[in-house]
Amino acid sequence: MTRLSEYLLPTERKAPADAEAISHKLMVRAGLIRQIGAGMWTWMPAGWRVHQRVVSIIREEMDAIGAQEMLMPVLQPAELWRKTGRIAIDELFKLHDRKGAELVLAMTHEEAVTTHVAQVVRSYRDLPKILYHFQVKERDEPRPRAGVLRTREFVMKDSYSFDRDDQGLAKSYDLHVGAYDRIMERTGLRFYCVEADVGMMGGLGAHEYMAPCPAGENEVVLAGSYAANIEVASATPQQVQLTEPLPQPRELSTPGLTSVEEVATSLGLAPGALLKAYPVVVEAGAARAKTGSAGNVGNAKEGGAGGASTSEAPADRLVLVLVRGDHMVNEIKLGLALGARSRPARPEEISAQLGPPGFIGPVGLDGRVEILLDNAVAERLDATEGGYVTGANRPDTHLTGVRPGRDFAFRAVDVRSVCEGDTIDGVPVTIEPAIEVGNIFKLGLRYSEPLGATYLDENGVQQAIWMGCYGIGPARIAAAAVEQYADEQGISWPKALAPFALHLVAVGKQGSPEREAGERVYEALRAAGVEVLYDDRDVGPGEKFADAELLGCPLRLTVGKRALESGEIEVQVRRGRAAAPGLPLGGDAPTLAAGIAELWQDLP
RNA sequence: CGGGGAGUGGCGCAGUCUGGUAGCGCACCCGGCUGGGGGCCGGGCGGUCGCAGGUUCAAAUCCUGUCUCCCCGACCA
Repeated sequence: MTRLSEYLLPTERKAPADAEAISHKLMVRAGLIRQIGAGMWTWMPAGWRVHQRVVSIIREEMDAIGAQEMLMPVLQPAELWRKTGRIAIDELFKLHDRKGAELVLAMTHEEAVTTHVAQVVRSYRDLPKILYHFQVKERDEPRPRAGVLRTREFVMKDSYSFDRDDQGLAKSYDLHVGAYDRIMERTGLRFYCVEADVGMMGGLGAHEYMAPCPAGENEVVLAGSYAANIEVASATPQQVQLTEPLPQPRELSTPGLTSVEEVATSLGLAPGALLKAYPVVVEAGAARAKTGSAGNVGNAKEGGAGGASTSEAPADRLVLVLVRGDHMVNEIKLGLALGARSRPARPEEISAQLGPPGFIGPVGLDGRVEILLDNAVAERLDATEGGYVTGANRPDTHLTGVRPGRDFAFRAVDVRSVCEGDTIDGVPVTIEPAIEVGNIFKLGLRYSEPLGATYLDENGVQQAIWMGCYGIGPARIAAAAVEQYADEQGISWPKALAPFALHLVAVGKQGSPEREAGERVYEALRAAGVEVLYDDRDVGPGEKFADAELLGCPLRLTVGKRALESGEIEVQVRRGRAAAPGLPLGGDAPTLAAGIAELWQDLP
């Protein structure tokens, strides 16, 4: 169906000098994508075929759960986004038309779809509904990166469910879980469905579909059947092993030792014997407004200044967060614990309210500053029986034997990131980098309320519509597949995503018997309806083989001297580059089709 | 936004320090050879050296400004 001599497949011998990620390098080298600006990418013909394969799978599974495909515009009036408060999001592209009217480029489509539903849906009889489209999303990313892994413009399938109540939403959500599981399985990707940040939406529920690979920007925590984004994961910490008894003096002179590591090393203690003090400031009016959207799949989470009201102006508030010295504060969990956004305190704020930066601690604050103590410390006071080492809030001084509860009051919260060595129900966790390829989110009334999406129930009472949103990024699925299965030679597509089912290589000079045999095989495959890319270029065999393995179609057929001699077309399976049983060189279309179908069945 | 790096032909790079006619490999075009792992020989085409201004007899090279791209971090419902 396609002759390489006529096809636009601009392969490159070398990757772009600035490329880092495997998928970035290989997709450019294989002629699948080309960059036109930061975070702006063109899909070349073969790349678009891959993209469309993903789209087809998604469409079939969405249709299978009764979702209805539509198309909404990217260019939208700013007014809609003002109503939901999302006009304040930095990533939202804003522009004006010639009349000066304010417009935005949609980053997701909650505003649009909800507006329509608000106009059209009147009665409980009109519900439930699941609507979806494939549409470009525009996001002013602070840092696009890694080829098509994080771009400023990308196609997303976003669907939206509309139900009369939370139970209906739960059903729609479950339908999507089923559809997404099937989509991921069909793509051939290795993936996890993980618990995700539900934020302030009331814990309605959110999951992310993660494809593990080294280029991933997210981290997933796994243990047995447990799977969660590290942003929300919780686990049991490892016990601190004290190799030395705590120093006796209550006060220690620790000149110039401002980090946990320095103090621990100097005292010969495990870092876990210290308390790490992490002062943050909750800024006035910085309620942690979660916008909730089908959002991140192809891309960044949206910033959420969404409509935080600032009618009153409370002062900035300093909070001291304490975690064990070997642990890290998790910003997402901290946000949940505080119920607000926060930022690290500035040195002058620390000096003014606590003590010299590097020597601060919880003792002696007399309730002036709220103290959040991580559960790993609060729930396991026995971990270091003699208490912990902390800053003394005086220059060059630390305290030993500090015991939470006795020496300072606190609120116990879970604010640390899970780390290697933790366990869940006794099972050690593993932490893997992964690409977020899809997400599902229970929105609740976040959009239906501001946009007036309501219905009348059986009693004639007006009710708000319960919504869910569900995103999935075909580009990321394609890139994740490259990341997961590439080898030294190039891409190795799962059969469901390959641009062509097979790559036919004819070796021998033009007009040779080998090439004529190649032509006949090509025509037979074409007649059989096989999706074949035929390398009929007048170049050497090495180049053809190299390009075939770079592009990564699941099967490579070779017609050359050997085929003429043996009467069999050679077959190579791309995954593992293993030879497969040959096909009859003189076979007619049905014979070849049957042979290929048989091979195809066993492919990954 | 902070830090680092880079803009020279389609791709990968040298040349910049020390100013003096813009080079190399690959690719591409023509001719020939070769034809099972990016092969060989010969001959060619192609570049406002990111952009603007300045210094100078003379600027890819020095100065000033600016734009763009990449990497790390920050940011990222």
